[in-house]
Amino acid sequence: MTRGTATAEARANGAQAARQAAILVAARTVFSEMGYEQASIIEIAGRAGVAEGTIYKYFRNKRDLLYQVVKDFYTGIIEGLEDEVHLLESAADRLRFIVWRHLKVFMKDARICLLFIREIRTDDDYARSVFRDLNRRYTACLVETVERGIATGELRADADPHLVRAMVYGSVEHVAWNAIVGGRRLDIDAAARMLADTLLAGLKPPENETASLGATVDRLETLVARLDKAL
Amino acid sequence: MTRGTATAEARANGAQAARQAAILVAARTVFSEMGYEQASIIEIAGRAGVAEGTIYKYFRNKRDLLYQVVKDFYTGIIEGLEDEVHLLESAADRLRFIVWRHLKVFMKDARICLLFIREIRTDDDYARSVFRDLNRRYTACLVETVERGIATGELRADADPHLVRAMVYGSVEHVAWNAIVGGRRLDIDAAARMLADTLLAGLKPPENETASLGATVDRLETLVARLDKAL
DNA sequence: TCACAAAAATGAATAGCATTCATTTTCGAA
DNA sequence: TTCGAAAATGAATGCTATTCATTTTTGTGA
Repeated sequence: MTRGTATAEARANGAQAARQAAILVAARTVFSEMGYEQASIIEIAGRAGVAEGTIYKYFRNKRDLLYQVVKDFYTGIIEGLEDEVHLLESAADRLRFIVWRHLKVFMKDARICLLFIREIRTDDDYARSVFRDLNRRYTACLVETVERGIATGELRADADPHLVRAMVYGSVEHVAWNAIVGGRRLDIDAAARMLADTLLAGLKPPENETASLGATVDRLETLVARLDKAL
Repeated sequence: MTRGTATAEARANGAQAARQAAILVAARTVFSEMGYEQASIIEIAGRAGVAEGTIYKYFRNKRDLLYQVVKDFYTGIIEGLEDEVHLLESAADRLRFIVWRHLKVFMKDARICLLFIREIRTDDDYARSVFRDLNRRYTACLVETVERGIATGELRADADPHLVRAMVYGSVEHVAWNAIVGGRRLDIDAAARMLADTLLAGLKPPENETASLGATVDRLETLVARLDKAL
């Protein structure tokens, strides 16, 4: 009895899960193609093969549906990043990789990244949404990289990890967006390298090689002068 | 006769201009307070003291009204910038000023800047809109600064002005947006200085002081060795 | 000052879309 | 095969941008 009910429920849950997944796939397609405003529930329902009302059995409203779509996408991106970044050692390599990967994701899935910027990050209660946490987790990687880089002396001690975060993600997004708007093809590898290198140049600890060289020169000058006089 | 008609028209035009201005003021307030979606034409009409239909005599539709509001705002910002920036000489000073001013505008008029990001820059035909030109004009200032800086040797020769543009505006907007979302007060002067200094550090020409010092050291070492042997 | 035609303003009517909910269909246990 | 619960449906509702037939205002000439 319990057994029968359990398998029945499992089957039912499976069917529901499949339906929910179909709606999410349709929604992702339609939102990506037409943007949030232009997308209509009828269109999404049609592509998912369900009636309008059914959507509301699975999602509170249109915006909730968008949130699920973007949340699933974002979660996938974060998990991939966490798997990959720990393989790299130096702060410079990690930063280069993070820049490259963010740029790549942004260019590849521009439409969905755009939905995030337009509909979620600029929403009045973004600060209290799951997306705030997802963003924290996504960028934690870079913040930790910078902190470690400072600790090991690879990066200048007065670098502010949160400022660096703003610079990295802000720069990458502007570069990507310019390319998308301009309809230009972007050499992702080259752009990422230039960006990362410029950022790293700004974060390099001030060379005291110069100072020590100067000291050596002074020492030698004195020595030469003395020897010269001695001759 | 012609005279009479002319003044009559002038008066009429004056009245129409005043009405249009009233609608624009109301629209700016309502759009800023509630965002584009939430703002309703009835609300805007009410605050401007006209009927709904009247709005459509002056503006093609709701979006056109938004565009006029943002365009007027943006134009004012650009004119102010052009007046001010030419007073500064060095590329470093100009870049510092541009960063500071962009950050300041963004923090002061966050709601309207947000409308720009959310409703205009991410619009599918932004590339063919007046806003593309306005943005070009706004950022031309920085691009020219970087080009001049490269020409005078103040900035490294291999800096890409368009990459620098993406870095400057991307970074500033991320910094501003983090502060706004986090509800934190932002020390604009300090943040602008840090940002500009980090950017400038990355754009500084590679020091060949080190190389020349090295050469001097080599010369001295040889000399000392010779003198030493001579003694 | 008045009459009148052209211009401007009005707000009721229209249309499109998110959301709700009374009804119908499906499903699984007995 | 039957029945009750769960799921799905799509017509009805309500909200808002936009239109347009009607009303009001404006300026001119007598």
